[in-house]
Amino acid sequence: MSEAKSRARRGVEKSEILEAAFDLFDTVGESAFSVRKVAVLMGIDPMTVLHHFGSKDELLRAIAERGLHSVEMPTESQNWRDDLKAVGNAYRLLAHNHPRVFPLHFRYNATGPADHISSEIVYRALRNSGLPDASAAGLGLAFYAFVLGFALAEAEGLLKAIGTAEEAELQALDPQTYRATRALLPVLKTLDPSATFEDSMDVFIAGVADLANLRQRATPVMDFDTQQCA
Amino acid sequence: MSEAKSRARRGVEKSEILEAAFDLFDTVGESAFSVRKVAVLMGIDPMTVLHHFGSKDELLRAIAERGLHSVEMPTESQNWRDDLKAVGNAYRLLAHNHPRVFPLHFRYNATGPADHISSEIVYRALRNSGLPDASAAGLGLAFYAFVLGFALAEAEGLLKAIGTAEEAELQALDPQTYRATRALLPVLKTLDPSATFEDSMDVFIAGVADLANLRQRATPVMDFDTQQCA
DNA sequence: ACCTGAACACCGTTCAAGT
DNA sequence: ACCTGAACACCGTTCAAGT
Repeated sequence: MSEAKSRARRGVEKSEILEAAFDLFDTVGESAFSVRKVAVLMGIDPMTVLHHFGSKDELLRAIAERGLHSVEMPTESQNWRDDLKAVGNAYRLLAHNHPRVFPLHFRYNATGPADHISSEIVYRALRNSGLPDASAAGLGLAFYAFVLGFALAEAEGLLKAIGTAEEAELQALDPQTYRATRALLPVLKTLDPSATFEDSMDVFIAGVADLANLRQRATPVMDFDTQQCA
Repeated sequence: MSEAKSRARRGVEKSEILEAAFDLFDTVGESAFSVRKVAVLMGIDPMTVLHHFGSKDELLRAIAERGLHSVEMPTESQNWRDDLKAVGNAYRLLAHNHPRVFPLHFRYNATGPADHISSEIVYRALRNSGLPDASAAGLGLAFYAFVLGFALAEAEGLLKAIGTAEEAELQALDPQTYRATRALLPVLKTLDPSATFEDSMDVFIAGVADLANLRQRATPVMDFDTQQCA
């Protein structure tokens, strides 16, 4: 293997550099991350890092991908609702484990859903729900957008119970024009992000079921109805 | 007014700097943006910029806020579904108008929904849907996460019809393990982002209506039923 | 051939000097 | 007092010299 040879030649491995870079980024965040710091961390020349990765941008891309591989994607079950939730929870867990790396996904996985395996599960789940293909593709991507958006918001510090400072800010708003905000203040103070995530996935799933049901009724080719009413 | 005085004193206004900074960021993007470039653009010293904004980070925060103000938020209608859609479309429009600035919202509006007015509309819509307050707050934030996630994905180049390169990549996957992905390829090639966004908002709305309906049935205080079946 | 050091152009910010 | 220039510590990358 020529790969083994090039490994033997030098102690500095590309994968070692990536590991060090990932760890640095994961702990200090993007603003404090630099190629040069990775280099001193490994005791090598900054240019050695760039020789392996071409540019800082390529290194960041590699860090983003390395992050994705750190989460185990679920396998298919018999229940499409559970499958959607499993994929959603997997990405949310990823964001929780590596909140500073997570934003990179949006920047560098811009060509499609982050992982083919997970998107396959999502697409399959939506087809199993009874949705026609024309809807399943777009709603699959929309589900991704929701999950990643939720996880990103959490990683950036949004979507947690509001603190006393924010409460005071909202209290200061005009009570009449902001009456709904005012009314929800007590709930916002004790908001549980995990429960909120579950709730919103349930909403999405219920909406999909509703849409799938409508489509099925419209074209009653094989109308096995699990609803209570005929 | 002391403000007018300080204006007269010097030609260089804080708002002028912000305008120039916003335009630069909006056109060249974050990686090519710098405080120094803003300075040369205005013919002033780099330190003059920082004197007004404290730090680059504060300037970026100001750019993010300035972006938000460039979109007119909708006013309340009689239909909570339309109100949700209107807010969603407003943010999506913002992302379309300023795709490079848009990612800053996630980084700097981390303390809550970007705009109090729009979040009030969202909260009010969800309360009008019949949801209890305990659900309305979290689902309001989840709706934000979805809308911003979708808009961000679009701004970053995701969520558009796939090109020939991506098609080839997906075609190369094992047809059996990726059979749903394979089946949806024709749809993914002609995906319409606007229609997809509308569809997914409809799904969310249908899910909310479903949940609100269930809650109402559980506590039948005022059970006016619009369903076909008793 | 693969790797890496010096040099370059640039960056945000400190700090003291200017008005 | 408000503003700004010089200086500092750092950055990613080019490029030619090392092995």
